[in-house]
Amino acid sequence: MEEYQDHSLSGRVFQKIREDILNGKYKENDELRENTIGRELGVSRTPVREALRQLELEGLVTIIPNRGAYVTGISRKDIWDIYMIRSHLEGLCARWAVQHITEEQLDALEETLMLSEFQMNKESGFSVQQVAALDGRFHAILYEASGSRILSHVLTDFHNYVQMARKSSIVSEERARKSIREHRQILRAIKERDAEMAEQLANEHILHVMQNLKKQGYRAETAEK
Amino acid sequence: MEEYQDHSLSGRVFQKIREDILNGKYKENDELRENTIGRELGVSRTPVREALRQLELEGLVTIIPNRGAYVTGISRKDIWDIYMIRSHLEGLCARWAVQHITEEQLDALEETLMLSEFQMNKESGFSVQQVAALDGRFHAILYEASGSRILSHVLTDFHNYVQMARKSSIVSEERARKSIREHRQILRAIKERDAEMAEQLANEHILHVMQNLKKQGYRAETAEK
DNA sequence: AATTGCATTCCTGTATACAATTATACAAGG
DNA sequence: CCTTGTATAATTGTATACAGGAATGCAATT
Repeated sequence: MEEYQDHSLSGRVFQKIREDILNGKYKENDELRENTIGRELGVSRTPVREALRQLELEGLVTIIPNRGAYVTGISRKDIWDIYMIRSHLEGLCARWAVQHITEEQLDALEETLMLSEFQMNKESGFSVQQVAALDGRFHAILYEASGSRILSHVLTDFHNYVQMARKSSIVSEERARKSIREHRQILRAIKERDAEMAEQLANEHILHVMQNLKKQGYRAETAEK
Repeated sequence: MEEYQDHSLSGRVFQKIREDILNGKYKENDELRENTIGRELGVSRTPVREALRQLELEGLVTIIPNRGAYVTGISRKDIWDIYMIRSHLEGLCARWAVQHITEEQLDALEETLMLSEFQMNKESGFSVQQVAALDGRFHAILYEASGSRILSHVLTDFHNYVQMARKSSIVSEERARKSIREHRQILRAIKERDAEMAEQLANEHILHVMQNLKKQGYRAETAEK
């Protein structure tokens, strides 16, 4: 599978707006004006327009014809739903990874786990951001290792989406440690080519994350405003 | 939730190209030139560009920077993967639908089923296209009824994607009849508010479709060129 | 004071113009 | 005959220009 790199403005603008939404610079229901953004990024409206259209399809932006583009709100229920869906798919992903994972990917998983454990054992305390990034990386490698571009695509989208409402990343230290231990178990199962075990552990892993989320008021019927 | 209608060219161009890909007018790896398409549709390159960028995100088109846009190939493995994923999610959808479905949606499901059964019992033989459309409609209503825009979005995307490779729509009459009976069972379970049953039936329904697919050479490791 | 009508201004939607990149054709050299 | 270099054409990427809705402000009216 060949990969092509995109040096175009269009792509960079897309990424930039995306980040700014995820970072919270643009908040829910903020209006995204083509001219304003274009001026900020030093480009014309054209690339901005394209980026906004794409972001709409990604679900991050809502476009009302002839009126403008607005940041799409992500409710707590949305996030809950995503985790619920993930709890049905991460297991499938792990199962497939058992068959398709490469040595390089196994090494990469091992590395992120080592780094995670290192972070958690630091005297000076751990960086929440770092640990979150490593968590994301672990799952991203696993998605890739599933050997299914379809499954990988879906799960990656979900990850990005959840990342947006970073409210959800408020995890306790206890949960972080437990999460890493669960990752280690999953990796072990994959190494031992135990598909059944890997699947079960991966699904349970998400369910455990959800239990933590529930404490923070996330659940199925949370309407929120 | 308000809905806004889009009378713009951009939207129409998007739909048109989309259809042409799904209809098979543009085939796998065909190059989609902005000028050519624009001339055909009587618009400038701008709306065409936007449409192509969106289609890329939908997975129907692959854009190589500075080179062009190409119709994305969908392998048999992709389709297999999608059904595999659906077999894990349709059940969840049915389960949620038990809680959220409205009377109107129940009626709509009933109607599609009646029409399907009518089609199958016609003396003159049934229209494959009609039955396929009704099948799609049944599932679409169910997705909507889940009350989860996230789940609905994912499953709808999958449906569109599979529809593209219409190879998969080659179903036997026997399978068509069985499929409709399974739909009826699912509807009954939902009406009786039996979430457990609805979930199980919906997942099994997809697995049955997959069994039929397998006969046609679809499976996990089908590389196909 | 609230509401309607209208003009102005702003913003989006589309077309066109120009720049940058890539593909193509063909000739020169090995 | 195949490779390489170069000029030309074709195509994409971006900026700008113009047309058409939508929002805003203000005055006139009730």
